[in-house]
Amino acid sequence: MRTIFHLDMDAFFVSVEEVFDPSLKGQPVVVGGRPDQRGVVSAASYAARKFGVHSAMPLRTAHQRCPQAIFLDGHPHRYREYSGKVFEILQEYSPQVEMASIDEAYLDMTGTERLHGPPLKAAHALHEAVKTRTQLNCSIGVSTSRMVSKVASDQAKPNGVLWVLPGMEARFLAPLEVRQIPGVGKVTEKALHDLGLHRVGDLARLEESFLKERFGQWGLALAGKARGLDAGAWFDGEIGAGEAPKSMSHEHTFDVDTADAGVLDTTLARLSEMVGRRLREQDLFARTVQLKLRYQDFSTITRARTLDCATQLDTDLLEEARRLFRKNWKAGRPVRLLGVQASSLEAAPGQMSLLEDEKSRRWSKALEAADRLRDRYGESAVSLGSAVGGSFRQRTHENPAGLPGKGPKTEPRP
DNA sequence: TCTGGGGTCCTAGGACCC
DNA sequence: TCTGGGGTCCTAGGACCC
Repeated sequence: MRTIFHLDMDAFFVSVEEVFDPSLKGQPVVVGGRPDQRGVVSAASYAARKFGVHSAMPLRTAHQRCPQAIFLDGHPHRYREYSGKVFEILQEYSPQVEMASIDEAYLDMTGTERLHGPPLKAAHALHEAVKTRTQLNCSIGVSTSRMVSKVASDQAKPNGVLWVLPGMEARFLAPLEVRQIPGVGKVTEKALHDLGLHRVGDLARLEESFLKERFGQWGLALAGKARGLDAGAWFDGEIGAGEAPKSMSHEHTFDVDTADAGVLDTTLARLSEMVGRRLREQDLFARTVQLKLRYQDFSTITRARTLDCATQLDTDLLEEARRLFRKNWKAGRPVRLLGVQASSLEAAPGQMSLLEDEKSRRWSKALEAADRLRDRYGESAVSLGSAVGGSFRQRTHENPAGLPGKGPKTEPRP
């Protein structure tokens, strides 16, 4: 039987801000941006939550509910730094640690009793260590499965530790709302409510076959979860196994919707560069490029194409993203969001001809040099020539609509 | 309520192959 | 030729998580 900890930082972003500016303590604080910006709340202090402000809420709404709140853009690098500090502490308690996100982690504490004592003692020691070494509060859930520990840490908030004894999993879960189960969101919650199912216990009493029929594979996993078992893809498997990323993406929502072909193309170039850079940093090559397009009315489409050979070059990503864009954007229609995603990631480049290989090698060197310049002088220091110059001019003068047939110059493919 | 950005997983249909 | 079944790859969309 396993002993799994789930550790979750309390109001993480806000708490880190308080470390750097103690005057924020006790105040209603919202991290995510200015109240008049497009965007949502990333984190809200407990004082702000009293006014009904919560994460994922539009900033404008948060401002309406709590006008006196202090709105901050936030400092992502500080959050990463503190996340790293927490990770270091956790590694002293178990060799099997997995950061599930920037502010939460799983630890497999099975077999650590000789070193750290029984689960509850170890959990309190860990809780204390995190507090003294980072000045941050966290909550810890302890049980025999990832799922139950995650639910337990949530119930322990704020600043608490909760141990669900082995064998008590189903009884612990039974009185909770179905929404408390990880993976049950708004839509599934409504579907379950429509069936008269409100508590986890209601689910656990059902036949598995009933849920399987109604919800397919997901229903089967749901039946297991209601009984306290780890079920469903990401809950299975060893803790800390460390899997390779499946996709990388960047997207941008414009302050004001735009139909300006030049602005859109420059954005596409910037996004492609950011994705390409991350691919090179992680030594990965992508075979599939996806464009994401969101219009004024929030309707969103994605269009993807799989390449013959995997790439990590900005130019290849941009070329494909542009093609997809030209094919799918109705010129003149204002765009709210653009996104570029790379997927089907591979550790090695695709098969190329000698000519392609030479071109690709030279580009890689140039781009790595550009990456280094950006490290030193900032993101705006270097940009693909074609991003701000060439293709924009070409399009506005020769092909205003950006229609296929006279696109930007590309090297001929052998 | 006027809705970010970075991810994962699942489903379903069509193409294509044997 | 009026027509099966399974496997794999690809694409699009959607639910969900932090």
